[in-house]
This record gives sequence, structure tokens and C-alpha cells, in this order.
Amino acid sequence: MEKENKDPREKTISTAVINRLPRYYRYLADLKDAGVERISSSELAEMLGITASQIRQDFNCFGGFGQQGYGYSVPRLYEHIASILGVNEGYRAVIVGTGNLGRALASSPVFRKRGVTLEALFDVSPSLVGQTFCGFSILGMEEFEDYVAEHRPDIAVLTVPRAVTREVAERIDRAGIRGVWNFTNIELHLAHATVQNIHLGDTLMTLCYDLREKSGRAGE
Amino acid sequence: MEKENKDPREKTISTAVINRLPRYYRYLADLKDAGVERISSSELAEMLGITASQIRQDFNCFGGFGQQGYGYSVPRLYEHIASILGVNEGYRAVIVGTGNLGRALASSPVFRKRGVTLEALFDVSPSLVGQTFCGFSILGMEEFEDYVAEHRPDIAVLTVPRAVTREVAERIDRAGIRGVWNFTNIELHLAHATVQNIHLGDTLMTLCYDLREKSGRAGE
DNA sequence: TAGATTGTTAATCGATTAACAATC
DNA sequence: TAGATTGTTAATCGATTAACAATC
Repeated sequence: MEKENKDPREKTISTAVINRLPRYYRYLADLKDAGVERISSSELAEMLGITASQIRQDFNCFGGFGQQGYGYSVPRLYEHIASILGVNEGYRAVIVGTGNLGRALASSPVFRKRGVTLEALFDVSPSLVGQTFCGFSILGMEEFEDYVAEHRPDIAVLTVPRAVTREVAERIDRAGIRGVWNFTNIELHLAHATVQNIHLGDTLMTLCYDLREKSGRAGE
Repeated sequence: MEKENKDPREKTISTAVINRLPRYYRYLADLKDAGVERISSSELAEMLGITASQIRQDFNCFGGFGQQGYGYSVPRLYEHIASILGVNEGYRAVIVGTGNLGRALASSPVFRKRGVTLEALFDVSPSLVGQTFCGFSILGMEEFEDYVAEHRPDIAVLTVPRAVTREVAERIDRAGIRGVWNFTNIELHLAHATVQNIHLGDTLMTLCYDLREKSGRAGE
């Protein structure tokens, strides 16, 4: 908190760097859990399979946090990256669509681990509404706007069927939720909210590409 | 000049280009479904929010498929990108771990849409084994090695709990499955198999970053 | 043909790597 | 201190954009 905006220069961090931060964060979390106190750029480079130069450049984007001759303090670096990413900002999320994928996310540690609080689940199905899952009573979509107006969640996790995606996305956007974690296979661009489109299928295709590349080379 | 262009496979396609192909594929699928026959690089650029130059460069990596003065044939381009990605190679997949996420994937069209055939589901839980889900009878993990030896699936979808991830991954690798679509939060690197590590949490963090960036600017 | 749009080369931009002086 | 390792500048590499000649 007190370190926020300590750098007067408007150093913009490139998206290439931002996209690497979650991976650094994961490795640092593991190191921290293992009780490691310090790490050098070259040790970390070895672990991640990238160059030490890149690590030093990246970490320097947000102000020198290493110590010459010593390396980086694992807990401090971890905390610093967390604060850059907005982890532990206390963001609150709701899941819209309580099918298998919605339930999988609701029961996973993915929110807690990033300091995001899951607050509510929504669905339209009368067979689900009113039921309890993972300690949440599933709410009907007719309550959605009122709920959002009252609780002002930051993030909507969108796990509804394809057919209703655009309609539900519009409701989320109009209700004033600022971030959408979109798991449907429709690429969304909303007027106000920021959207992270996941597109799991894209990674399956990349895997297929890798398989074909490999088998081609192996001469199978 | 024309002798240089004999083999379009000769050119190495950069990973930057490969990573864009799934997105092209999605947009082309939509255009094809809408009955669009031809599209120019500038029209597509407008849709995707990138430059027409980049599109022409990308498509040219795998041999000129456009026609000067006309543009690109949507169906042909679609088929060509599909073949580069290895979509419709007839790859076969099994899901290992039939919890909420495994079931969500089993019931989603993600495999069918990429020409991948889902063949079997595996789990250890006695309450699941023997049950039927999405037309598949769930098999016990004790049958895994025999099944793989007999059916030789190409892809294992890994949706098991964190605690057993490494152990199950080893079994998959030893059994000779060549591709792993890994949804656990452990980053895997296997001796033989190619792994796509998904790390949903990373995208949640990126979303948090975007939210904080935005609210900082908005002066909330 | 004439207009349109690609294929391709050249210019620009950005990101990664290398090198080393600063300094803990 | 002396050794180690960062912070930072400079060099390299790769990717994107611009421009235009080729050509449908």
C-alpha cells in the first residue's frame, strides 16, 4: 500500500511483461511455501527455462527489488508481484451459470488463491435455484440486477450455454460489473466491462498442432 | 521465383503466427457458417482489430492462398488453417478425472468442434466408476494402462485433484499417450508427452490486473 | 481493360539477450 | 574487503507495419 506509486516516472509495463507475471507469481508462491528466503535471477531462470537477463529486465520494470550481490527476497518479490497484478485487492466475484463448469470453478481454490472472494452463484434452472452448492445458495437470474445493485461485485464468471451468452453478457455489462471472466466460446467485447475471453478450444488446437509437428518429425 | 514456392511446408512458421491461428479459425468458422464466400484482408482486419498487413503476412507463411484483386476464399482458408493446426486429424482423447471439470469438458462440444473424438472417461472414485456420463461408461484407473495399450489414444485430458497430479501424469506419460491437456494447477513437463498447461488462475490474475488499471485511471 | 487486393520487400518498432559497471 | 549479483545500457533479434509492384 505505502509503496504504491513510489515511482514518479510513468514507466509503462509492456503487456509482454504483464503476461509473464502470473507465471513468476506461481513459481514464487511455491518457493515461498517451501520456505526459500532468497533467489538469484539465474536460479529462477534455470527453473523457468528463460534467461536471467529477461528476469532482471522484467523485475526492474517495477522498480529495483533485488539486492546486488544477494539476489531477490522471495517473500518480498512475491508480495510485490501480487500487488502489481491486483491479487489481494479484495475483488469479489459471482458465477453466472451453474452447470458443470460453473460448479467446477465454484469448488476450486482458484479464487481464494488469488485473493478473490466468491460471493454468489446464479442460474435460471428451477431445479438448481434454491439449492446449496459449496456453501452458496444458488440464486435465480431474476434476482441478478437487484443483487448486483446491492452488493456491487467486481467480477462475473460467465459459464452459461452458448445460446444465451450475448443476452446474459449484456445484462452483466448493464448492471455495472466491471470484469467478465468469459468461458463461453463466444468472443465478447462489451461497452463498459473488461473481458477475459478464455477459449479453451484454442489451446486444444495448439495441442493438436504440437502433436502433428512431433509425429511429422518422428517419421511415424 | 515460382520454383521457390514449390513447398509451402518448407517455411518455418513462427510461434507468434501459430498462436494467432486458432483465433483466425474461429472467425472463419463463423463466416463460413454465415455463408460468406470471400473476404479481403482488410475486412478481416477490421473484424479482428489487427492490421491487414499482419493478416497477409500470416496467411502467406503457409503459401499464398489469396487471389489478387479478389481476396481469400473463406471455405478454402478455413480448411487450410484447419489442416495446419491438425484439426480433423482424427485425434482421439480420454479424460482422466471425472469431477465437475472433467464432466464439463466431456459434455462440451469442444472436442467435436476440433475433430477430436472423445473415447473414454477415467476416475478412481468407486461411486463414479461404472456409471454412464454423456454416453461413456466411466472406467476405473486400474484399467488405464490396459486401455491405453489397446486403444492408443492421442490425448489425455488431465482433470484430477492437485494431490495426485504428478503421479497420474507419470502414468499417462509411461503409457505412451503423446499429448496432455493439463487443467491442474501444477505446471507439468513430461519426458515424452507434449503438455498444454492451462492455468486458469493466470487469466483470473490478468483480469484483476486489468480491473486495477482501469479503476486507477477512472479515479474511482 | 481498370480497379481491387494480394504477395513480398523494406522500414519500423519492440522485445530479448549480452555485457559490464555499480554496489551490496 | 572480495565475490556475487543486480541494474542498466547497448547490441541483437524478431515481429509488426508500411509500401508498392505483381496480377487477378
